[in-house]
Amino acid sequence: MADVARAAGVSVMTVSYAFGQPARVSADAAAKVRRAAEQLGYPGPHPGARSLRRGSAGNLGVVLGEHLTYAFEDPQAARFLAGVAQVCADAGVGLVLVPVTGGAEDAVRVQQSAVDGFVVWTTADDDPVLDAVLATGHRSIVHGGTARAGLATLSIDDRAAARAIGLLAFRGAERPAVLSFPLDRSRQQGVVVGPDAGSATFPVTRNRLAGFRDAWEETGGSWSQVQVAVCAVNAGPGGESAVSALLATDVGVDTVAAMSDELALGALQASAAAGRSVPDALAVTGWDDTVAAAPAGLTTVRQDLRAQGVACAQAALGITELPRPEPPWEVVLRSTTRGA
Amino acid sequence: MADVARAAGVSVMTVSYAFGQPARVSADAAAKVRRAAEQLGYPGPHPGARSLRRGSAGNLGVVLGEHLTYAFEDPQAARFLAGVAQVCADAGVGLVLVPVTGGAEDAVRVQQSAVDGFVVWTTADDDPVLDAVLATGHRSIVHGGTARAGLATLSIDDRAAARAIGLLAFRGAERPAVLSFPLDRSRQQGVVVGPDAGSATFPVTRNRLAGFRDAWEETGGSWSQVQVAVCAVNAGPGGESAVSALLATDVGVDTVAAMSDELALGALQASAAAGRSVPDALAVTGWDDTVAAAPAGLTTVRQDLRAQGVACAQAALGITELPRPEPPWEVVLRSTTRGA
DNA sequence: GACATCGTTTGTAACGATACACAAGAGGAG
DNA sequence: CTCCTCTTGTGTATCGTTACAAACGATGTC
Repeated sequence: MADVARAAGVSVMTVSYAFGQPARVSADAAAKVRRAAEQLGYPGPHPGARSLRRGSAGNLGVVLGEHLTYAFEDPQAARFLAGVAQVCADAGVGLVLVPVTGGAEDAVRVQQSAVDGFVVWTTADDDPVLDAVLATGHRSIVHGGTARAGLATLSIDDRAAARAIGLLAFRGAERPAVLSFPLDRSRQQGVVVGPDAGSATFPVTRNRLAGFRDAWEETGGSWSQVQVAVCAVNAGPGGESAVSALLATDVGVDTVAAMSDELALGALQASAAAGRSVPDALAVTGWDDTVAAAPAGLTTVRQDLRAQGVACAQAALGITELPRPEPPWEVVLRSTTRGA
Repeated sequence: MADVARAAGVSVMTVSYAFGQPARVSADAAAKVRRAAEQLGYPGPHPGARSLRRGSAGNLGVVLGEHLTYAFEDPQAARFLAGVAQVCADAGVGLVLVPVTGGAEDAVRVQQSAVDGFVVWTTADDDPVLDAVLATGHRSIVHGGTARAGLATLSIDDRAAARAIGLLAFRGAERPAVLSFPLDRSRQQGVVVGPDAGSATFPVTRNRLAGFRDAWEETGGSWSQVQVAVCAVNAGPGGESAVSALLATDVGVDTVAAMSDELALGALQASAAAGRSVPDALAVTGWDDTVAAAPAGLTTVRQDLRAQGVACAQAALGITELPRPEPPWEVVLRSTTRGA
């Protein structure tokens, strides 16, 4: 920058203003600076130096619970992130995806990210990365988290929504099952019968399990009858194999309440493969109302994850406050559940 | 950092080493520093200052041709980015998505991104953002671009692949059509008959059009017979409405070669809605062999975009050179094309 | 003619960290 | 006992930028 100033015959501050606050310099000076910069191949202010002096980085950090590639492979994360990205584009702010691998180096990466705020996508309550985010002192929003000093959270009332759709799913059910996200960071797969919902450290999992339990008990059942199949990955094939396995057991299953449409669609495939009629022999519900839900006739919970991404990003950047009431949701009744 | 040094009773350099090169300090000193930092709530070295002094930012920049949200909505971009993200996670490097809106402020954003290299996802040859990337002087790779001084590129041989699948698509065709990506940054929709492929400024579009033309002319046809329907957005509904419109015209259409599986699946829906039999009344080909292609029986071109993302990211970070021969591709013959 | 006002320009002093060169002490080899 | 090496700790200069306050000439007002 000093070189440019010399070449342009002005002071460094004039050059700095020419780049940072063009309105502050005369057209004449601006032209001289532009010419000199071009001639010298000066690429503009060094972002690190600017961030150091100004105190803000001009970036929003996004932290994903587990592997970074999930962001691009999990359709729910993708929709949420599309909203976050929209806000960043509008605000002219960069979007920094912080790679989280689950190891000790995560804290260092979070700390070293040059950002002004964080948006965290659903993770477990005991995830150390939350401490790392908190330690940076940046404004941070956790989607699908548990409120905690210094960390704001946003998500729909998962328990209420799970109860509402559970009441539909469990109509006429005798052998209900739940297709669940992981219970905790171990991401252990397998079938658990009537697990203690409260022990799940992923808040989304915990709240939805609690809501399903509410619904089943209101229907007159006992939670200890319910098989919960935990799927490590949120994708169709996992749901399909889990349901195929349940269908093949002695106990059997006649109802599957899934925590995502992806898992539910997998359940429908397993049902078709086993020659079960839907909804009579097997009722299925999903969650999120993705584009594939309507064609499949899937009864599901609709929520707008993209709008939630927008809200989280705006809050993390200090553009707006977090919306006061929880985001809206609704049950979409289609044909994969039994009639009243 | 000076405060921490004082509290720990050591010099600032010891603190700096304790954070940056822990092996350089004794266990004793490291413990003292850690304790003092924790007590003072020191979050670790300021990333801007570090970047300023060290000269590198520890981030990889990703530039997307148009709106940032495409990254999360276009499945092809998502697969490519998953590969990029994988490399970043492994290398402990942050991933900065640079928001590009098409306006003049894009150059400023690119310039101000604190990154050590750029990966650019397919954009037009005349996109000013390429000049901005070049001006930063960072190592940069353009996926699906045209080689240019200072900018390396990576992509399969689109023209050869388009010719190969075109030869399958156009078997027995009399009224062929192409479902195309935009020709240039105007992203204008509409049907063009026998357009000059060379005038398309998106390299991917240009090369695939040229390949389809090669195939059709080898089949004995004239390019001026071919209707090219340009879809602004790479998604099923766009392909569906474009093909529905083509089917309703006097000229009609009996073959659709699409530049993506998404567009091709839209074409299949349009075909079903119009009561056309596939492949006899309407032959369809896609591109990319996405997960939905096999169930639909779609003849398509298979390429590994994720692996290409890995290669681009590694090259942009200087971890490896770009792979020398172009990435592999193959035609996957299924049931949406006519027999030989 | 004196004075306030305005738009523009300019020095100086940080911002927070690390590269580098050097010094002090511990230990080993001859 | 000397010399050399190795490990660990320390000052200083510097990275490139911008906040701030002060200075400048030109203009308009009384």
